[in-house]
This record gives sequence, structure tokens and C-alpha cells, in this order.
Amino acid sequence: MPELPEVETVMRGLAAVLTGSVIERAELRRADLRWPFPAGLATRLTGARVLGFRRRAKYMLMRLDGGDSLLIHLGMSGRMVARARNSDAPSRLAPQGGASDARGHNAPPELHEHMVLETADWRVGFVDPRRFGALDLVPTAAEDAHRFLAGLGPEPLEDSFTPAVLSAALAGKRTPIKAALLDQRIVAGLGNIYVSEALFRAGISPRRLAGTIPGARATRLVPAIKAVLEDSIAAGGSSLRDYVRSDGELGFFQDHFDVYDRQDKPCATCPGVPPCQGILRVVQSGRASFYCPRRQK
DNA sequence: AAAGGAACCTGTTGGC
DNA sequence: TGCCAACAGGTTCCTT
Repeated sequence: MPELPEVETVMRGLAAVLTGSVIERAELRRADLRWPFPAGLATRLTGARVLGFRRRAKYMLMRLDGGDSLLIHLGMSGRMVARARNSDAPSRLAPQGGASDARGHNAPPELHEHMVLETADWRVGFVDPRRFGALDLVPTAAEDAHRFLAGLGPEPLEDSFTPAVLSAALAGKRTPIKAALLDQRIVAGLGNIYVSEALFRAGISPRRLAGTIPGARATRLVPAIKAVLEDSIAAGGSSLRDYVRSDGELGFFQDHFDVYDRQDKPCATCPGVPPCQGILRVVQSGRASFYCPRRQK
């Protein structure tokens, strides 16, 4: 599921229902996902008050009043599922009685639900079939020193992510720009969907060598990255095989893809004659890339 | 040092 | 219909 826009969407959903509340019960249904959970995780979560949330790249950090932050990564297939525990609970995520109410609090436990957090009003489950996700604890005062966060590149939506910064990171690199943008040390939060979409908007082929981007192409690429991420966040992210939002609602940015998973379809923005030859699907370092060879050079 | 591929998992889909 | 291979939104680790 999750690249930056999806993680941002999920985090906002969690923040809306958990911020300010005490975790009355924390349950772990296994001892690890991609890595072992820290010792005593459930105990350390129980009784803690949730102070707030932060996103860094594709990681969520839930700040607790004991001085720790719960670090959450959704991996490939992770979801957070929030349900009101009773009908009188505040229902900010589904004000018209949406999916969270429809399932009810007596629904059978979901398959692959590895962690459950309960506050007075909400039950939040972490569901991750493929188990590529991660949970860890990190001191809030030193979040960025965590081994997962320490090497990350700039946040693409921050003002400090500029064409000059990207140019410097790409200079001299012999790898295709597709692979470079997936490298979280160069820019943090892009994944397979948004790299393809951003390169389309910038008119750059995913196969072009990264070292040829600095300069005018970086000047096009940086705003394209920011725009596609902002557009997707505004749409609640993309829902492909899984629900994205913690309230069970779907994001709808998948309806606005220009190229991702659209091989052989005509590119919508190529001008009329001769007609667009269609979007290509190629495999780069084991992952699919999608692009319009006429528009992207 | 940098680049590419395998590995970690389960579920779904498409071709025969 | 059934079976099996290929593929899926990520990241680390291990070779070259």
C-alpha cells in the first residue's frame, strides 16, 4: 500500500482518533514482523497517553507521554484499521456512519492483525499480511537517530527540498533516475507509483541516467515530485489492493494515474497526430516502470 | 563505493 | 474449473 501520501493519510487518521487519549490496552499477537519487537512493547504502550504524531519518509512516529515514540512502518501490505468501540464514541473519521460503524465492535478478528491498541473510544488494529512492516520504540528526543531514520534523505514536501539539493544528490550517479528516486537516501518517501508519476509529469524517461538530471531537468523534476505527492494526499492516497485509510474509506488518487499500471493505454496528454503509441512497461532493478516514450526523454 | 539482485512473506491474478 | 507462475505500494543484505 504505502508510499508517502498513503502514510500521511493513515497518520492523519490515527492522529484524529488517538491524540490525547490513553492506551488502555495493547495486545501483540506475535513477537516480530520484519524484525523482532522491542522487549516489553505491549507493557510499555499500556497506560501511555498519545501526545501526537509525526511522519518521516514512510515511517509514522506516535509520541507517548513516557518519552518514547512508537515507530510504525506499514511495509508493502500494512493497514491501520480504526473502529469506534461503542456507538456513543466520537466518530470523526466516519461522521455519517461509515465503514467503522458498519463493521461494529463485535466483528470477528481480522486475519493478520498483529497489534491492537484500545483507548476508551477506539480500537486500532495493525494488519499486515506480508509482514514486511515494522514496529519499534525510540526515544522521542532522538527519533532521527533511529537506525531506520538516520540515513534518510530530505522530505520532498519541505521547502528545503530544492532543485539544487536534488542536483547535488544525483551528480555523477550512473544509475537510472528511476532507481535513484527510489533510493530513500536521495529523497525520502517516494515509491514505485509516485516515481513513475513524477517522471511523467517532468517529461523525463525513467531510464535516463541520474547523473544527467542536475540542472534544467532537476528544475522540472522537483516541482513535479511535490505536485504529485500533494495531489495524492489531497485525494487520500491511492487504493490498489488494500484499503488505505484507517477509517476504511478508499483513497482515490489511483483514478488519476497518468502512467502507473497503464501499459499499452494511450497517454492522455500526448497531442493528437500522430497518436500516442501508448504507455510502456519496463522492468528496472526488478520493479515495473511505466512511461510514455514520446513524452518522456 | 556503488549498483544490482535476492531475500523476506502472503494473497491475487492471469494464462494454460 | 484447477493449477501454477508471475506479480504486488518496501527495505535490507549480500554479491559483484
